[in-house]
Amino acid sequence: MKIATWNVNSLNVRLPHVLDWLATEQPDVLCLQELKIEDSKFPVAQLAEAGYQAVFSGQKTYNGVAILARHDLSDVQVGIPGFEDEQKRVIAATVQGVRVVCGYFPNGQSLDSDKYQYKLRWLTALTEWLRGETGHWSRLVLAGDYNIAPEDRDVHDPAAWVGQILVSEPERAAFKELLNLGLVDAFRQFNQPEASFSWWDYRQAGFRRNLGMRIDHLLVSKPLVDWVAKCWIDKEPRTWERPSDHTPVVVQLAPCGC
DNA sequence: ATGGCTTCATAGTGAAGA
Repeated sequence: MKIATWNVNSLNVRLPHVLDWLATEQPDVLCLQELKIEDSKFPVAQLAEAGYQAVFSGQKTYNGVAILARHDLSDVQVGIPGFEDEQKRVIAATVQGVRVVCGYFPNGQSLDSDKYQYKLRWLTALTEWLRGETGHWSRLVLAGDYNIAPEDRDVHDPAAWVGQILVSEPERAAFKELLNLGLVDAFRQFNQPEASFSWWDYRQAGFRRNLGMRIDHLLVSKPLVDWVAKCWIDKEPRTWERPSDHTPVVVQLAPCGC
């Protein structure tokens, strides 16, 4: 079972890339973030033609999340229960016995911003909700744009990022709290190339110079760790014309053929 | 140099992203 996550930065603009990538990679599940479209405009038919069902929670201009799957999606949950939020950042569903949680974590803007406080509150709410979810669903994947670089090796220039969002101690502590739920970073289960990133700034030729961050993650529950056969970042779509600033992260779970 | 790109909402610029 192949599961991927991709912040597409506008599904309107990126639908051709998504369709191309689905055709080539044929993942069982693809979690999308930053749709930036209302549900009424979600491209249900085009994805169905490509062989994918979808559940989604979108809004105009900002945010928006979806889970695409080649198989049935059940037990769909939108948002974090009990956490009032106008921003559409969470959707969860079960596919082939695996609970898939797709999240677009808040950016935070800057450490002195109200949005940073919102980010920390959101992270607390997510963690408390998942404490129950990981108890209920043994096979769980938390996929998405976390907007957190967990360690210095996930940052192109750690010194330049001191005192900034994405790397601050409270954010990294929140990431560790997710690990403390028994979740494991699939990407770090393997030796990976140095300077592996999932996002590059559009400015300053960030991608060409590999000035990036690893902020998109796939955390898997302990019972799934033994199934993790491979995990990689697919930089290919970032080389295409008019790309998203993020690129897909993919995990292959064995036994395959499911 | 708080810039640089990209998207969206809007109809000239401004917010937001990371």
